[in-house]
Amino acid sequence: MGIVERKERQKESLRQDILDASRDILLAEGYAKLSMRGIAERIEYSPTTIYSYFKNKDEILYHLCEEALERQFEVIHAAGRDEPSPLLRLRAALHAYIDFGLCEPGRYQILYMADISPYVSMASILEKGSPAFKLRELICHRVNEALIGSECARDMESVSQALWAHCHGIVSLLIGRPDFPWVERERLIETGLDIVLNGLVSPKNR
Amino acid sequence: MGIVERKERQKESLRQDILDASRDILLAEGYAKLSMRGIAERIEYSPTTIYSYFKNKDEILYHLCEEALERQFEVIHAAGRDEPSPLLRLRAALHAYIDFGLCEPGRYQILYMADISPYVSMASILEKGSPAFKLRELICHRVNEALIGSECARDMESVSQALWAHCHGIVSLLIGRPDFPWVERERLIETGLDIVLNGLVSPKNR
DNA sequence: CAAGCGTACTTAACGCTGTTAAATCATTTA
DNA sequence: TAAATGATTTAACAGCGTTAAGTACGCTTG
Repeated sequence: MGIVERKERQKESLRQDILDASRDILLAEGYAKLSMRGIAERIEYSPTTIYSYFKNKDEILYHLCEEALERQFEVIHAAGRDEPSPLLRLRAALHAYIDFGLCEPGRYQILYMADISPYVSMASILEKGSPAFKLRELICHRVNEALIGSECARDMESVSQALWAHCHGIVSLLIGRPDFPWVERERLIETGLDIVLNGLVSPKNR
Repeated sequence: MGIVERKERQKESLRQDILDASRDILLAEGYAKLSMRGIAERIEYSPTTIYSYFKNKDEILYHLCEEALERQFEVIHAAGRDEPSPLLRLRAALHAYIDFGLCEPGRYQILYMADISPYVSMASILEKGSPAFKLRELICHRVNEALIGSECARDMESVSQALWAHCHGIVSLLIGRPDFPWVERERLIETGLDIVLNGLVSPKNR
């Protein structure tokens, strides 16, 4: 009697459908348009049905976050992997971070711009072995490589967070304030990376 | 017959009350808690009354933005004004930008983090002579001063925007993701400014 | 002074959001 | 066949921004 198995498969299938629908809406229409009722309409179920598959909207967002972090990790990991210079390897990673945000603004928003911190706790996202943990590790690793090659004595953690913030600033402003009279995108990105990486390896002069 | 005058004064007074109430809520309870119904309750009027004084919520936000920009301008303008070194003058301005955001997160959010770009148009905010315009000018001016003193040939506009983005990244992440295991705040800020300003004036080496 | 007009304000409602409790319906078990 | 279990829906609550309609008051005019 594989009845329970079949039911479990069906349940798992609908659970996946919900996540698929949520992702579709997020990517096609953006974070602002991602609503429980919208998801329900897309899977052709009543809104309340979703609540027997996910505790609430934040739990759905949590799964989309994990997914997005995996993608972001892959993209950044692949960037400049066979680049011999540690500094250029770091630069490629940072550039990939920015490109990811600009190419998939919906995903970027739920990751770093949406107001989900009170609900989806940072602790669970940064669990050891999680995509976020791996991503953090990757950035720190590349920063470390770059620091070793330079004559600078800086704290890897502080530098990593500062570089992350720098890239986030560029992505979030370009996404959030598209009407601002920006200089040409690639020039802004390159100038920013030039400055920040140049400053990382040049001897201090204050 | 100063009746019309008195009425106009009363109308202007209530208009100010609405803005005052909005500012109070924004500063005391944050951007997320700023609602038309909340404002109405505080001024002890029905929510709809507000609509005969302001077109909609965005118009209220617009005025709070102008106000916040004036404050931000003052703070940044005052920072390091009697600092002889152009580079340290720029540094003081950037540090003041970050401090402003961290000290008044509500104001910072409506300025740079909230989803108001489609409604409150950038064009009106950046009008010549407006607080935003003056602020932009101030940053560009200090960047220019710093660039002249260095041997770097960089585009002032690109650099200004990149530095702005850098500071915004730090502020917005610290505000938006307070649970992240950040390094000590001041250390993060100093490291970021070190890197970015060091990179600005050091000769390029790519 | 009374009638009417215009303005200030409120009530009620629409459509949207996330979420919960209760009711229904289908399926499996006894 | 009857009971129980599980899945799903309907109805509702509380909140949001916003609009249309209605009330009530003060001022102007006949």
